[in-house]
Amino acid sequence: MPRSREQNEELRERSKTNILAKSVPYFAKNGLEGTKIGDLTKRIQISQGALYVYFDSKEDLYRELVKYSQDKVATEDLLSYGEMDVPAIRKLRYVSDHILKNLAQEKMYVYYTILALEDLAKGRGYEGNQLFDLLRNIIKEGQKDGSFPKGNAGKIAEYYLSVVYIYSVKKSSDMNCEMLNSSELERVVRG
Amino acid sequence: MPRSREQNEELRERSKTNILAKSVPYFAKNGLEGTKIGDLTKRIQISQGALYVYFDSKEDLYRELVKYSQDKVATEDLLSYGEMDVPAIRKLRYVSDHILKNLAQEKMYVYYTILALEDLAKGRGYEGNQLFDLLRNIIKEGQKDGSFPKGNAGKIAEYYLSVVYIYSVKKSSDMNCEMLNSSELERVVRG
Amino acid sequence: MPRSREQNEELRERSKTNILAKSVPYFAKNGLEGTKIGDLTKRIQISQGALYVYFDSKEDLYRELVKYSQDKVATEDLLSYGEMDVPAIRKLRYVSDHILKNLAQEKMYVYYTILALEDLAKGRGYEGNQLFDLLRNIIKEGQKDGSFPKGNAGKIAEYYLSVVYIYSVKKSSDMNCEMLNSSELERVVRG
Amino acid sequence: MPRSREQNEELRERSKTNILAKSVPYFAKNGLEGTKIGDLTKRIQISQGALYVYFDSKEDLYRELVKYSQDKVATEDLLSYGEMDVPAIRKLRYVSDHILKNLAQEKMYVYYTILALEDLAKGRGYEGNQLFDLLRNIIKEGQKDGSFPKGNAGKIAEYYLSVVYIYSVKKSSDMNCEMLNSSELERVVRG
DNA sequence: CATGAATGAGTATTCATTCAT
DNA sequence: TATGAATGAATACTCATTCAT
Repeated sequence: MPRSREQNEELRERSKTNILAKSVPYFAKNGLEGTKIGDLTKRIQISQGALYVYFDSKEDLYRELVKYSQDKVATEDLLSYGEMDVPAIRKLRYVSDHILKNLAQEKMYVYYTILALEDLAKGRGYEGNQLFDLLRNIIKEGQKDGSFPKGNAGKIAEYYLSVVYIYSVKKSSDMNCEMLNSSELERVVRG
Repeated sequence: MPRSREQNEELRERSKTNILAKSVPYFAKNGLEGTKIGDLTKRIQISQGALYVYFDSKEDLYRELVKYSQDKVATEDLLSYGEMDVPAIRKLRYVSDHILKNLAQEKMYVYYTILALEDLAKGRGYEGNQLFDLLRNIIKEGQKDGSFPKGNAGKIAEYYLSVVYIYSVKKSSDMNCEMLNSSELERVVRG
Repeated sequence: MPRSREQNEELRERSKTNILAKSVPYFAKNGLEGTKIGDLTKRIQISQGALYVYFDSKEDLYRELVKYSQDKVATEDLLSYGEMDVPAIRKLRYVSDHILKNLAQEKMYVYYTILALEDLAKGRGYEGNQLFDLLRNIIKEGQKDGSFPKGNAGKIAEYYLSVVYIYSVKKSSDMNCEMLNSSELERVVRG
Repeated sequence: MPRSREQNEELRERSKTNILAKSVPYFAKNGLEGTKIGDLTKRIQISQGALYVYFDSKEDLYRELVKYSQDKVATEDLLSYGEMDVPAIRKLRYVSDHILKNLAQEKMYVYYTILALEDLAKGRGYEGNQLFDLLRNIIKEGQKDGSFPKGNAGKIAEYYLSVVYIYSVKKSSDMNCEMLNSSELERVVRG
């Protein structure tokens, strides 16, 4: 007897997510061009064919991986804190603490960050990057209430995230490397 | 009459440098893995064979390219200014102005910067990177004379150069993208 | 109450025939090597697994398909007309009219014809092809009664069917392409 | 010392032609989809890479092969005879004799014919097929001078060549199979 | 039996490197 | 040395077939 439609949908969804989740470290470490499908599938214990059931190409998998990572990095918690009625300076600190704490503790978070910010770091724009949007809004608020110096908020957000990206890359090759603290990271925003 | 040994060496060196110089833009844009030898040699108008006369492998060429670019970026002028008896704060401004002016004006400088800082950005260390050494020393001086806040000078230099790297990458894909000014760049160091 | 053995057999046969019938257009258009099982099963709305319940392999399906199509093309009506006591020249015209009328009107008949004659067209012989046998006999009769010129009847039948095959292929890609009429088609036989 | 430009051009041309010439039998026997690049290159004794130096893809090679074969089949001799001031009926016989003699004697000619006529036989048109043009013109002439019955000359030429194609396919699998003679082949044209 | 996800051998194509000229 | 044709191992992707449910 065949599986029901719902069972199948769920199975597919789970398999796809499984591939995404397990691919994150490999792609974060090796990049798009450095990733070899044969190695990847061996590492994540699926057949090459299975990968192509869920993704059209290596590029497609990569793109989905970036979205997936951006979602992981821009948590509900973080986004809803951004909406709260709290001074920008406190929001910024919340974000910085959140990011730095997670980078320090969770290797997966390091990988998510790399993938989520790679496009930004490679000069390929930041469309749909919610973390970027959150930061830009916080900076704008802070500039309005006078707690942050003036300047192009988008550019400053990019500046901040570039540093986060670079440090994620460093952490990915040496989890014990020395990190910034929140006030150092925020210098670029707070002047 | 056969050429003398010195003449030969010089000729060889000149050919090598010619290849290096012409390869800079291609490697800077495409990275190590993104660079295809076939494309590169077509672009720089040499035969594939010729390249292997002067370099053992793509990796070898890349390594030499990084050194070459680091030398281009850490000019005599800049290094000697670092030695002068001038307040750290002025040295830093000199460096920032120098870098930002060159990034704004010379496309080649953008490429040099990318290649010179790639290792640092990829978490592969910064051994022999004179620009890094220069900055760390300036920061240390500034911390000693009280003009810069305390902190791990190496980490701060890295922070500063990460931002330079990111902006170089952005410039390489869009020469007209908005740039930082020196005081924005220096926030990281000066707090 | 479990189904009886006969009921099961009948059910099985019906499922098989259903698959055969629906597969005809796809195979006729794409040939054996051009047919992708994944595409086919999607097109005919069955699961890939189901296909392998009834057929051992793609090749097996193809072979059965050829037989099935040959039966469709060599109708009872046509075969029994061949047995009748009628001049060969009228039999031939009956066959030609029948074929050309069906090719003009029924797309499915076009596909049957392609599959039924493919082996002959590909130089793989014509064993068990009743349409071929029918034609050869008509030609022999006509040669005996003096209405057709002499010659190897098998070769001439092949000649005739080759033209039918080619026109079927043309029709399959353009149902509106210009067709032969019966007397043009019969030139091969009648001289 | 490098080869001169002319030497290189000639070498390339020779290599390309070598690949084309040697690929003819394989493609003619197996068709586009049945041809496996790995097998082909082994058979014709070149590396897989070499093939892709001269052709963009399997499809590209196939297309060039068809052109190459069409040129081989539409010889200068044949085409110039078509231009001569000779009755259509004699031209047709010249063509028929030429084709049938070559099909009988030269295996390569059989393969050329298959590749040259495959598009026509698969209902994919006959653009640029000089043999087709030649025949159509002869048929038109014959219709004008009253030696051939009326009818769409293009359709009749197609009819004639379809038969040639089918017989080439037969010959390719059995060189000793019985062949048509010229007057049998011409029936379709001469009625 | 039916389903469709999964498999893995097979296939086309790429690309760093070599080598005859 | 210089050239670019040639190599072949590596790589992305396909597809007939299997199998757990």
